[in-house]
Amino acid sequence: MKDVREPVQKRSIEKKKKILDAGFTLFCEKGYYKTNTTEIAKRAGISTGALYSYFKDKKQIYIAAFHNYLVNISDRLLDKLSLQQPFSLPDFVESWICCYIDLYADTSRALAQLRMMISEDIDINRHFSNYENEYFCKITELLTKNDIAQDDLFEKVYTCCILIDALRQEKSAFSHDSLDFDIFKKQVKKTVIGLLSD
Amino acid sequence: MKDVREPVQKRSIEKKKKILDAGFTLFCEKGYYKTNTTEIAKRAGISTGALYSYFKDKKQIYIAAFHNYLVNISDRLLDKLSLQQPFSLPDFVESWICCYIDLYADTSRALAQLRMMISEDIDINRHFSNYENEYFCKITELLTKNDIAQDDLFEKVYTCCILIDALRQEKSAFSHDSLDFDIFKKQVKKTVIGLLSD
Amino acid sequence: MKDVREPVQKRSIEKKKKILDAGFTLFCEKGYYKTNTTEIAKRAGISTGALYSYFKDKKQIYIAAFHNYLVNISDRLLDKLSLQQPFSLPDFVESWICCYIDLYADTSRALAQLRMMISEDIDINRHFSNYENEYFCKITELLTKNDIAQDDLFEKVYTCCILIDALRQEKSAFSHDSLDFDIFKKQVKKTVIGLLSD
Amino acid sequence: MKDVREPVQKRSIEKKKKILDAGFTLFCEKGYYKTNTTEIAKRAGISTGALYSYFKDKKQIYIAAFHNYLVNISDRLLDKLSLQQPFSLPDFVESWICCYIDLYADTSRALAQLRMMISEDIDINRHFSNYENEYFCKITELLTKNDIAQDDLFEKVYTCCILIDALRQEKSAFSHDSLDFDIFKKQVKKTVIGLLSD
DNA sequence: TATGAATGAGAGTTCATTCAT
DNA sequence: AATGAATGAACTCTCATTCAT
Repeated sequence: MKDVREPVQKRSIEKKKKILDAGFTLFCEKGYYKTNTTEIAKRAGISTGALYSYFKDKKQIYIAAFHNYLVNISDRLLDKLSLQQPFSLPDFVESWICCYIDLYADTSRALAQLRMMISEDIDINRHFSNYENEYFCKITELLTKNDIAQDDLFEKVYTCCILIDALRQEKSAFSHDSLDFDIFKKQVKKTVIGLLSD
Repeated sequence: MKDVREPVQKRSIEKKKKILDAGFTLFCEKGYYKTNTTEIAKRAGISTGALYSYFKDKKQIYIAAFHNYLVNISDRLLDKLSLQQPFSLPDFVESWICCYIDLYADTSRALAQLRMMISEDIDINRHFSNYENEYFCKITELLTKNDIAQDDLFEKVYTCCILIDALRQEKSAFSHDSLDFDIFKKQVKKTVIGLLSD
Repeated sequence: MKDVREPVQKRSIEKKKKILDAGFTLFCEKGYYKTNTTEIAKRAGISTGALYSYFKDKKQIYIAAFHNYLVNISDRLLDKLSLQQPFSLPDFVESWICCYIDLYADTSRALAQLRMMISEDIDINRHFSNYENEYFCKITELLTKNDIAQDDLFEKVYTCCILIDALRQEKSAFSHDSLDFDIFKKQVKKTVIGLLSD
Repeated sequence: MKDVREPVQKRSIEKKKKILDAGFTLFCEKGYYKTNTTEIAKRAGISTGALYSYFKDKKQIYIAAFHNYLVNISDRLLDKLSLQQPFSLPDFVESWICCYIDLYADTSRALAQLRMMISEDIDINRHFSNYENEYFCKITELLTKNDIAQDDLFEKVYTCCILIDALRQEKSAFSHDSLDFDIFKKQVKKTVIGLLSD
């Protein structure tokens, strides 16, 4: 039996989506361990049995829900960043930062959980280990296309991603009292531009 | 009843320490949710009943164990960094990076979990929310003492901490295949020095 | 509604046969309780709904499948034993033993299960209680026809059947390490001949 | 963790015994698959949790309960058979048959189930595969001590055991209408004596 | 004070059967 | 007549916490 059923009929596809939505919402609200399958099924408006005909187990729901979410977000981010014409590095970085923060605004906690799940569970690890790499590569490509080609670009992009993600965290959940967000943002922006222009 | 008993007698203090050691080890190995209190008690060499006379519940063990650990590590880090005389920024940064990575080498997974626990649980959040702030402040002070005093130093230090922590992560657990660690480290070091020297 | 539908159309008859074959195979492989109806339907190449239009429930499939099997086997056994002309008791017994063991070779486990099901479930008990009787009677008749007529022949035949079935068990599944099969067989044969020749 | 806890304290030993008694009764009444752990715990007068602190899982309860039962019965049988002094083969056989039937009188169904479980489950198989052998050996020894020493005695004893067990079955559960129990018994006795006196 | 057996609600998952399509 | 998605009660097993000893 497969881990996840791939429905073809419209109604089934909708139902699977409902499970994923319900799961994603609950996993974000309460975390993986405090969310139970009965609750996911109830919120999705189906029976527990039906839930298990779409997904082999709770873990597969988690994986599929976060997979969808991440793909969706990063597609939207990359779409927006690709549109920038003519290309200007400062504008690009400003866009990148703002879009990134906006897109992940509501799910900061969920991302912390995902990071833990990735480190705790071998299946989840396997599923998501390549995901981030792809995102870094796509950003790198985008920059190369726009003539930002340098030595060690991949590592530089990675460093930028780390900083922008720190901004997101600071913005949405773990704000540190003594930290001034706008100053922090200004610095991140400056550092990112610095990294990518030399 | 208090959440955590503060023992005065020597034997009690030892017992409490044993619980914290056992708990820390298990939480690191298997994560909070897959560790059970019976196992902690067994590994600590005491009864479950005794365990509950020292800590109100499982969560308090988690908090106390990680509190001790983090205080211990950051004290050791700050001690080492304070020793540097005469002060040279490049040496300081090199030290900082190496000590930080070394000290957290064995508990990378545990930190990912802690971050999740902080975002998931209100009590844990309250306990640890100020912890990072203090660490940033102490580093900032140390730099100020050594005449690295600038505008927005706190935000700069924060940015540096983010980058160094990213290095730790890359080193110990979530390594990205396409990323060259040494190049990444070189860039982080350069960026950190850049931030702190202007 | 009847427990089992008796189809008239050719296609229906084939479908019913497919269900019984699939059921029999699975019941033998995994036992009654570990076989589920969905799996039977899938292996039979029909829908679960269709399955339930042929059989009232899972138990009826079990009964019908094993009924067919047992009738088939004992018919084949009796056919073979009837052919022996001219009749010689030692040859008859040798044939009986060999055919019996051969015919049941693949389904030794299934017979243990059937025996349990008969003792556990009232419906199954009712269905099969007369089955063995008929087999004993037919053997008895066959012997009578060939002038092996004595007092208490039915009881003697029963005793022989027990011994031959013990041989089958020993041969195929529950072999006892310390037991020499050939010696055991020799003894059974001798005993059976002894019983039937008075 | 061990499969079965070996309690030392009196109260624990009693509790374990209660679980085994409850389990044995229910397994005999309803069979392994239709008996649930909650019911066993309830009948034993304890919580489900407590049950699982004595036995790793349902299967271990089954194994332990039937193990105890079989050992108990065969010990009692062998004790009785050992007492016979002076030894007389016909008396010995008469004793054997009567004791055997009496001792197993109430649990005929349970034995059919056990046989199925042995063939269906690898752990149960392992546990009980040696059990029968030991029983055959002890009977063989007993006969040897009393000067019934012949070629192929083990195989002969086995044959006798099969026949006596068939008597038990006939007596207690699967009675065949056309079979006269007393005649059948007379024949078994005669055959057994014949086998053992050569 | 210390023990560790006991609790029992609640977890994830299965599956015989039904019924809208 | 045929489908197979859906049901939901029932299953086995876990574990934070308590409390009689």
